[in-house]
Amino acid sequence: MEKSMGRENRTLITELTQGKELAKQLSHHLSPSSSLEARQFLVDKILSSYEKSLSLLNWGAWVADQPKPTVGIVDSTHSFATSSPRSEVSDQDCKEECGRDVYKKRKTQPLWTEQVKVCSGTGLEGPLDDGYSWRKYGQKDILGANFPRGYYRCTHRHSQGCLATKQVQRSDEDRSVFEVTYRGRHTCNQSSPLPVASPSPKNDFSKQSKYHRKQQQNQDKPKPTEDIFVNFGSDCVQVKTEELGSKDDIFPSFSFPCTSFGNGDEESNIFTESMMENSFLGSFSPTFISPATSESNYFSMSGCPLNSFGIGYQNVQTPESELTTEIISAPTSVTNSPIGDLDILIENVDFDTTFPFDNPDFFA
DNA sequence: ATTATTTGACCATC
DNA sequence: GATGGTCAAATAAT
Repeated sequence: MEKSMGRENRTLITELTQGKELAKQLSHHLSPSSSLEARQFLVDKILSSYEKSLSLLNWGAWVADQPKPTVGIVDSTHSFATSSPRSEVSDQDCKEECGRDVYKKRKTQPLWTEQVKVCSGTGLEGPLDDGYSWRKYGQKDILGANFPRGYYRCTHRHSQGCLATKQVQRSDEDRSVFEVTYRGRHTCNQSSPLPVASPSPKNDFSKQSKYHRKQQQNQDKPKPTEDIFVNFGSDCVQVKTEELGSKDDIFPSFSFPCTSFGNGDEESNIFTESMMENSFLGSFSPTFISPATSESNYFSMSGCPLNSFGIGYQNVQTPESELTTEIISAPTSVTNSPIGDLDILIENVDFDTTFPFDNPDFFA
């Protein structure tokens, strides 16, 4: 606890420092010659930084109520609908208390929901990868829902006892919206979206990414009951977090148009993840924003042709009846597992005050 | 051979 | 009993 609080404080300091540096950067961009995008980017980032700091403080209060927090820093953007805040189930407990106890345990897990909206001009789309590897373990038709709900658990559940699960439900009203309900925190190591940067990503692809790779490969060879992929070629992705139980749009959302994303080949995906997680996420964390401020936190990258965020997913035209398997794959990992990763992100990605906001390439 | 997905059955909860 | 969530055997993919 003390340790985690220490990390939290460091993160808080980091955030505030980052905000300060960003403000400096912004001051340098006040000249008319500077691009509007760059300024807007900085403004958003500063706001995000402040909100995150505030959120950390709130989270600290939340943590204080937890008997046994497993991680120190979380993205408190998310509200955890723990029915009754209790200690996390340890891996050992998991192994020892196998069987139907899982039902009870699940209820004690932190719970939060995100609405992942995929704006697609061409129609079909799918939920997004969140940086973790998931394994589908069930699907169920839900009463009153037009689309089945997919149940996913962390791939490392057995190997590392990671109890994180998520449910993906396509919205009835808006087919482009996927409601993703996360339950439990990732305790696995490989789940971290971080370690993807590599000069030769192909060789460095972790076991965790294997599944992603497979998903990406599916684009080339669609299965009969095809998975749904996101075509970012002309689409945008919008992720909105919501407090569970409250459908108010109290959480900020972000979206970014993705243009000219290659052919969905592996390489581009790797590059994407690299960018997202090390350059983009590490200093951006668009959704790590306090629920307290929704409007001002809208994060828009419109006007920023982020080619480098290319996501090689592509649509697979799927008949209505085939919308049953939802592959979650797209580096919108910013929104997943708010716990435990944020601190890593911040700590590992030393915010470089020379971050190339000035560099036109960054936005080009 | 290994790993992931599908899907009917089972269980817990309401 | 209805419903949602999970298990696990069968199947598919790699």
